[in-house]
Amino acid sequence: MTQEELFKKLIAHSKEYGYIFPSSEIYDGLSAVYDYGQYGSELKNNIKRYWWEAMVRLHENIVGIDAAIFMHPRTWEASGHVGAFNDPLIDNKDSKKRYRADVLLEEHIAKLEDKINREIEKGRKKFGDGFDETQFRATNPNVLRNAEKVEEVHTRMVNALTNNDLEALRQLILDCEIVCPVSGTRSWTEVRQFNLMFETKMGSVSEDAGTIYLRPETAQGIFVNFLNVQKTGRMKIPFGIAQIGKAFRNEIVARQFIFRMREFEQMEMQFFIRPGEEMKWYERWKAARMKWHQNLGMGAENYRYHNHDKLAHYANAACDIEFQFPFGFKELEGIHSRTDFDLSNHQKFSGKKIQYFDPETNESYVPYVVETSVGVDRLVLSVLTNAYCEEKVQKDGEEAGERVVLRIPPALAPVKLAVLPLVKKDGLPEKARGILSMLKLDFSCQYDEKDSIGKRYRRQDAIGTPFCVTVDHQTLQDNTVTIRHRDSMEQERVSIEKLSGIMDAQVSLRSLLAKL
RNA sequence: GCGGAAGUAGCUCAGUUGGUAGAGCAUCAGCCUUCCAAGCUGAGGGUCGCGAGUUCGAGCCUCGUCUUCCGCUCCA
Repeated sequence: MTQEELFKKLIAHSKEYGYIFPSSEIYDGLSAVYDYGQYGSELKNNIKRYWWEAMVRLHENIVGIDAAIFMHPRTWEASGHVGAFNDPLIDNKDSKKRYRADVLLEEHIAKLEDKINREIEKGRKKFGDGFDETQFRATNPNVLRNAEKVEEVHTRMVNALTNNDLEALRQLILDCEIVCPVSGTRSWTEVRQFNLMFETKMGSVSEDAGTIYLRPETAQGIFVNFLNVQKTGRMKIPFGIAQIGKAFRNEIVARQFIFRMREFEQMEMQFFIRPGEEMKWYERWKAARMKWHQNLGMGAENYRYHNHDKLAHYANAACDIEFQFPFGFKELEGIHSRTDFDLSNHQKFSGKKIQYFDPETNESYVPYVVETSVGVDRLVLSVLTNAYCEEKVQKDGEEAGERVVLRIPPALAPVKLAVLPLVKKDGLPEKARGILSMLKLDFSCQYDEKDSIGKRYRRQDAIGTPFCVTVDHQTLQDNTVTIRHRDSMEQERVSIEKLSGIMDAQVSLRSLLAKL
């Protein structure tokens, strides 16, 4: 089975067994939006809890907040999203390639400047030592013509961009006779503005309503609250602020199931530090976050770092932790050294002083920031793709059919155990219900008495339940049950009073956190 | 957003030259009682993605539209 087939099967399995559904499916769905079902939401909650406990509860100097999705519009000017997330794009109808309109024009200008330079070189060769470049520029007709063009194109482009005049931008591309580098033709579509931020209106009276955005990242909710948290929490640098929450991006193309959705959830921690110490903390968090991922036991070889060569406008160092998905190694988490870009800009745009007085150095400064930001939905996908497994089943040493099993790390599994009476009579159901009522106080449990025991095991395999507790006739005599293990399909007999302790050691979050 | 392919029951699919929709599995109820699916009986479930058009008649033909997948493209 190819990776692609496996991925398709996983998507079908996720829907069939209540993990992930297309959003508003009865209305044919909504592109790149998905809902988590009864098991998916449990899995997702477990992942979020694992992160929160590891990042917030186990660190004295990290606290968590929950900032609103709506933020003051100026936030996004300060963060750079209003400028950088707005690109005018144009398609070539023949090659089907898409370009940024301003980039096409800048390349055109660069070509014209090349022509000028070549002309000057010719002049230099011709006149030798007596060559006067200023004089040449002012008199040579070829140079003059091209310099005029550069001036004109540049002016028109800047005007069009500042006035947001998309039609003028297109006309300029046509006037320059710019061709597509691939098809060599000039059949261009309209220029369209792509804004990756979702807009909505605040204020119910439409004429008074102002445009606000659904946040494209959760980080800014932390930065704008820096002073609030630092002061009220008496936080001393270095310290971190963590947050889990939804973010929204109007992606041009959102695909690959829940890998890239328009509405997604991030788990972020911004760590505030003394300027100059950012590389130390960057390396430290890089290692710590990798350890957190690998601690899930899904195979260290499935993770790798990917260092960014091209840095975003706010960063002076950045890397991703990538996971091997069926469609290749892709980003799971980003670790960025954001410098003081965000806090300084908020200081500038808000006019409020955002600084920290360091009692050790007796200095005031804008703290530097190292960010760890992981996509919850991508984590869910990594767990599911890693867990999905079709395998042959042996019975009496012979092959006896197939099973589909989700090998989800037990601490993350939506259902921890199922309590099953071997048969639906002789008082076994009553005994099983008694055990269930005891275990369900601590663990997410299921009870099932329908169909043969083998069929019930398969049903639990399909949703990834790590353990099945089976009540048989012997249970009535000596108060022992069998525990059937999901991955090995092996069984062991234990007494009922030991059940709770055994389960706790295997499926609790504590068992995972202890290994960090 | 462009190109290609697809959409029939919860899932996998069948459905002839256009003639009022089927199977297996799954689900539910009952019987049977057995530690690794597929024993017996019965039941529920579909305006064939949606909307127009052609036709006496459309799951099937035409157009539009939505969604998904693949390839481009984009990606803080």
